[in-house]
Amino acid sequence: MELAPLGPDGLPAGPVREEADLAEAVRSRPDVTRWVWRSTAEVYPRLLAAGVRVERCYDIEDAETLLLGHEGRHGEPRSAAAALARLRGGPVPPDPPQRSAAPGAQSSLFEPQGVGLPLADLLAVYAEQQRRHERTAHPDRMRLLTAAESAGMLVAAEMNRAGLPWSADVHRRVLHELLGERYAGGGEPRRLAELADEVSAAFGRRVRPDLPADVVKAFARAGIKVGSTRRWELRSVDHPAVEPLLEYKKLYRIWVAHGWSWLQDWVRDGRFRPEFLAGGTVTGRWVTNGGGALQIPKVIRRAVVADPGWRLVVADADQMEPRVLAAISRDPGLMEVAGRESDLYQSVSDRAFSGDRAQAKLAVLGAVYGQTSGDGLKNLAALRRRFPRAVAYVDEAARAGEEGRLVRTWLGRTCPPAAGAAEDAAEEAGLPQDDPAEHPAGGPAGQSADQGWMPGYASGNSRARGRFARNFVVQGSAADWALLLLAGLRRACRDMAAELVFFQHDEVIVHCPQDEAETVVEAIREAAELAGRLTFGETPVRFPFTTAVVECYADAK
DNA sequence: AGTTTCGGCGCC
DNA sequence: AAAGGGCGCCGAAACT
Repeated sequence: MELAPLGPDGLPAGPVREEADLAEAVRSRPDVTRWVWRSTAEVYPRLLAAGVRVERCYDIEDAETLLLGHEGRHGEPRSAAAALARLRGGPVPPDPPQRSAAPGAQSSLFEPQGVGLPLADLLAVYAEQQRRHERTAHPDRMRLLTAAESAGMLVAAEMNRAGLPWSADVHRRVLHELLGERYAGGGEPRRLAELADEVSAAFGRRVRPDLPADVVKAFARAGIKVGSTRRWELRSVDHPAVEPLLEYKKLYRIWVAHGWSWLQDWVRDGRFRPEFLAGGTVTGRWVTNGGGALQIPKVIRRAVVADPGWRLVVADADQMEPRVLAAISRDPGLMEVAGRESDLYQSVSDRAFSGDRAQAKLAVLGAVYGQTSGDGLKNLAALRRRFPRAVAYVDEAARAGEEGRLVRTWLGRTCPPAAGAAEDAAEEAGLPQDDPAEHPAGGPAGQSADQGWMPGYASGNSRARGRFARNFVVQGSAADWALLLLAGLRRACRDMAAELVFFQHDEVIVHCPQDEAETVVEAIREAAELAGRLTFGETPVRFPFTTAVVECYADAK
């Protein structure tokens, strides 16, 4: 391994040294407070395995992704080698196939030999990245973004190593309560088989409730036309098969996605070990690989149990998205209600919906998600009157998205131009459309992208792109803030036994000895407020959390 | 037979 | 007309 100390300008401030052992090198340099490396995901797990943590890092390939996005060059190869090629003017190598998409004190840069670039080349890329930060719309924010995302990479790697405390016994008990006995041969458990029989009995013929086509046909024979078997549509259907059918679907879901085989696959030694991927989505939200860690059903959370003598500190941000909208739009009225820790939806409803909290919440979420029909529209008008700048902010984002312009989060994460933007632009320019692959659900090439219904923002539907961009600025800026929260919380836990074990968009779980719990609760509060100030600058907006100290995740709510 | 898409649901 | 955003996961269906 080569290693070089960096000066404050990011350039080498000392000689390059050869180090045989990565972990030992890090251990022997406690003066280094920020390690610059090509890829956290490739370097840091090895360090953790050797029992070494680092305080801060700078992930060059992750920064490259964010910088390329900001420059409107999404999709260009993001590897350090590609960045170097662009810098030197050579042929740009494509990214290796299965890589995931996302991935004052003295600093130090290093690169494992034989894996990536020579240190001098990596250093050149790094130095150029520093210059590219300066050329962004808000260099200070962009620096904060790449730093925060790098911190997120560290947190993710540490969470992957820690795992989520999981009681297989409790899980099995829950499964048995819900689903009944398992039958030999891997077929449906007892309760599902019973419900399937009830459904069939109600229809008077054999119907498989797990086959939507079968169910639609059965309803048609009963004289009831249903367009799908979605819960919301079936709920209003008057037929004796509906109740057991809905119950079946609910339990079936538990069985296939979080049942016994899930337990077998994902839980070992008292820990559920999904792979968290920081920045795995375009909005900056995290994703997980395997185990559906971000979709653990509420009933299954009973299996998340702290070690003996330990506790789970479960913390959930209160009304995060409207608070973020207040912070980024600077709407005076919304900032005022978001400046209180009390229920924001209640405050909004007091001002604009004569006390109807549910309506206020629908209106706010409708504005953020781009609702186009139903009560949302009526409510949106009331919202617009009282909080004009907030609504205008997301409206402008939607317009930009529809027109194919770049849209950014508060810190500068940039929305990729939707797949449909180019062809729409070409269409406006009168160019032919000849790639049917771009129109998966559309008609013949050349047909207006807005005709017909096409799911997904990347389908060539400009309204869908508008909704995506509208949501992107809020969801993405919330993700910006959440990264800073995680970074602060991680630092606060540094000298405790407490460890972050779970993160889900606006919710964190810290696993800690009982006597550290109150300290952790306070640390979360402080980290949230600090994250607010760091991310959005001086703002009256508060970011309160609901925290619970529990032994079992399911007891947190 | 292997791969991709669809339908439906879980979470935020 | 409940056609609002982001995801992952699973089996079945559809495709090659």
